[in-house]
Amino acid sequence: MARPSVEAQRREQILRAACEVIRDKGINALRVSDVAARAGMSTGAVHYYFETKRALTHAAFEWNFTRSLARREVILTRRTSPSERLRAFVSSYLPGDDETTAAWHVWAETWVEALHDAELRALNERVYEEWRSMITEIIRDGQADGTIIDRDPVLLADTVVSLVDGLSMQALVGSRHMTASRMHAVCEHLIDAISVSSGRVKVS
Amino acid sequence: MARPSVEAQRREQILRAACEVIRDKGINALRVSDVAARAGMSTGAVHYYFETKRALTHAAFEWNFTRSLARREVILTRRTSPSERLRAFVSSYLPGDDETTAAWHVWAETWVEALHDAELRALNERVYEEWRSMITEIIRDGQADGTIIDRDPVLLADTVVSLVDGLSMQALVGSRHMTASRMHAVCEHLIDAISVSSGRVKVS
Amino acid sequence: MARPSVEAQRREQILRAACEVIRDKGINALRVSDVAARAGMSTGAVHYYFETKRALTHAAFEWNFTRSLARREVILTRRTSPSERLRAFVSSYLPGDDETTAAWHVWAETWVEALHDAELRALNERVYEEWRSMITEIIRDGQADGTIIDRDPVLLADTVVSLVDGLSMQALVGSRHMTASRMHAVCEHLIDAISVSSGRVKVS
Amino acid sequence: MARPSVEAQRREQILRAACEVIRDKGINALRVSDVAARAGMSTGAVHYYFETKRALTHAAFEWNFTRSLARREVILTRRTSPSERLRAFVSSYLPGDDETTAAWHVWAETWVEALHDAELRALNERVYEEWRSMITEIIRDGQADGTIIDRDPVLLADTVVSLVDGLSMQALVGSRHMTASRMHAVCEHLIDAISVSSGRVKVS
DNA sequence: GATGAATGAGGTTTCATTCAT
DNA sequence: AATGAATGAAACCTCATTCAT
Repeated sequence: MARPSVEAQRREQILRAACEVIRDKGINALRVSDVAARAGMSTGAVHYYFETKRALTHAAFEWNFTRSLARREVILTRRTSPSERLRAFVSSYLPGDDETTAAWHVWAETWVEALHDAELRALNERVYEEWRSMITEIIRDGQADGTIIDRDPVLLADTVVSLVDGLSMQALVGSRHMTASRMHAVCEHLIDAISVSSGRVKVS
Repeated sequence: MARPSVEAQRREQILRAACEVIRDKGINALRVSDVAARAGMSTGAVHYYFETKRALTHAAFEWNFTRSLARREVILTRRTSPSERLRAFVSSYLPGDDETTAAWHVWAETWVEALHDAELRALNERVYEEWRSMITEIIRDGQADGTIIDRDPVLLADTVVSLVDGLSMQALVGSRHMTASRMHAVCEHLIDAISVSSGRVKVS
Repeated sequence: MARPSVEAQRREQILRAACEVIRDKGINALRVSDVAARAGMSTGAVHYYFETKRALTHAAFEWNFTRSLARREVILTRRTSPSERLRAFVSSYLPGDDETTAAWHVWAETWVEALHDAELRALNERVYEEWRSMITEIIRDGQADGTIIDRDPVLLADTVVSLVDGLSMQALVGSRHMTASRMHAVCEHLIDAISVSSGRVKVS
Repeated sequence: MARPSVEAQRREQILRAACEVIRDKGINALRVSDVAARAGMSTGAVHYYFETKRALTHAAFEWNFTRSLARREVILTRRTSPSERLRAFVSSYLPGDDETTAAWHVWAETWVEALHDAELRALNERVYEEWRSMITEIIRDGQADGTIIDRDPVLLADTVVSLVDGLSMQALVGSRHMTASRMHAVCEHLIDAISVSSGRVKVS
């Protein structure tokens, strides 16, 4: 008699709780009981939906990724110039508001966990592929209309992605040096450098 | 008769073992007994030198950082051109040989642990300051002799550091896309872009 | 379906076991696993009800006191003469049967533990206050009807309580000198001495 | 070449330290390393003089007893009246100054430890026998010269000893009710009661 | 005689997981 | 579907004791 929607809803409730706990305490310190408490249910219930703790955290990681990508969809379908889309995209990825920051925290934990977990490595592979191809797409669009320099688009995408990742990690760790405005300045500078000049300041 | 401080030696032995365990299993899965076994002693002995597991891992993080910085000293004192020094420095930081890779693993764990630990945040702050200032120094040298473009050297340093960090993380996680040669290509491209042209291919 | 609070029942089961272990081995040698075994459950279960070993032993001390006082209630409501009530009360307190002896053992451990523990000192204060006031009450009744001598009732109560405590300690420690009959003789003698003569032998 | 006096001196130094630790933390919390630290030597040295921790604490208990008895010797040889000697003796036993209080703490720990240790029970037996006979002696002297009532001197001695023990325990535990003056008042009252009247206030 | 580094057995505590209800 | 009591396998940490120096 169980309506499937109830199950799905419960699962999401648990995953959301799990991500919150990961954000607040990290997976290292995450306890199934913490997740249960935050989701407002018993540990038994959590185990009813997720066989093991590992299954739970992996699902949470995946859920976090999926939602992050979903939040960017809007940007990609905008009718602005490729260069503007790239700026918007990058800007939306840098940890700014609580939601992005939370997502980044979970992300960071996923990476490190992935260092010792093949399943998570596969997840990272899958998601980065998508993330990278989105950027590559924008860059190709820019090259097509002549607003982005004519270099290997994949190399340019790698540059953008890595830069954002590196900046974000330091910002998350709370480096007083790496402020939001500094992150944006660095990114702006890079995007300027790969944009075809039309009065803008460029690298050289 | 006091034996000639076996202490420093023992501590190093333990810290080395701890870093190896962190590299292989992560802090999450690190057991004091693993460290003891790898160091060839009892858990009691480990606790004789480090009060708690936390003290042990923090000391290991610090030790890892210290050694990494020490390994770069040579590069900085070379008599090559700033641009070459920058290339050498970056190249030595990208995860290549086992030693660098191991250091990166421990590093990555430190970051994520730092998200929830003020002490480690302070450590990160301290080390990144040094790391960043080394790069800034090289860039300033390059600007002084006209081989590096005349832009805010701190911003350029941030770009280099973040790029290396971002690329390395993906490489460590085992992304099949992010190969050693790709990392190097991306870095080369960036360094070219910020070098003053003298025949080299540049961004624009 | 919430089972009808198995909790109170389990807690009591554990506390009883803890008191038995304290009686047999002392707190010094008490192991949580001993308590668990005696209560017929796992150590995990004990920790499910009592956060720490300290919380467990303190609760056991309190439980022991509470039960001891409860066992005396009957005596106080008897319709006998104050002097007889006093004799009965004192007699019931001297370590005689297994139950009283067990209570005394736990008691003794509490005292010594209290020497270094403020929480237990407070517990001792609370219980002794009650214990002393019970005796004082009886003495006042005796003075009211002229069967107990007209001296400061608190001082008399202190005398009775201390005497019982001191005798009991020696008896518990197993002094061959301090037999049950000797304890009773000493107490009888004291009570005679503070009773108003009506043919009984008195101190002077 | 070891002068035996050095050994004896070292042992005493350790025993004194052990008693101080017992006073401050109790045997439960006593660590061999605490004793070593307080005695200003290594744990190895402590073990050189005492095979096991048990041997150490037992020796400390014995030492404490011996010294306590020694301190009373003076009183017994005084040329005052038996009644005065009794008062002086009792008064010197109630926990007053730091030295007596410290001795009492160790004492209390001994009792409770003795509940589960035959060797300590024997020690208690031996010492109490001595303690009791000292009091009995005084009482007999008093009865001989007619200043103490003609009752079984052993019973009277038991009364005195138990009273002092019971009062002291409560005082040590820090009962706010059981002050020094109250202890003395109770004891005075008892001694008055067993003294033959010659103007003094008596029980009846 | 003395040191203090090292051991290792054992204790408390944690927590994922199970299961009767 | 859900609860939460209970388990039990570890894990960290302590500390008496040993022993090379």
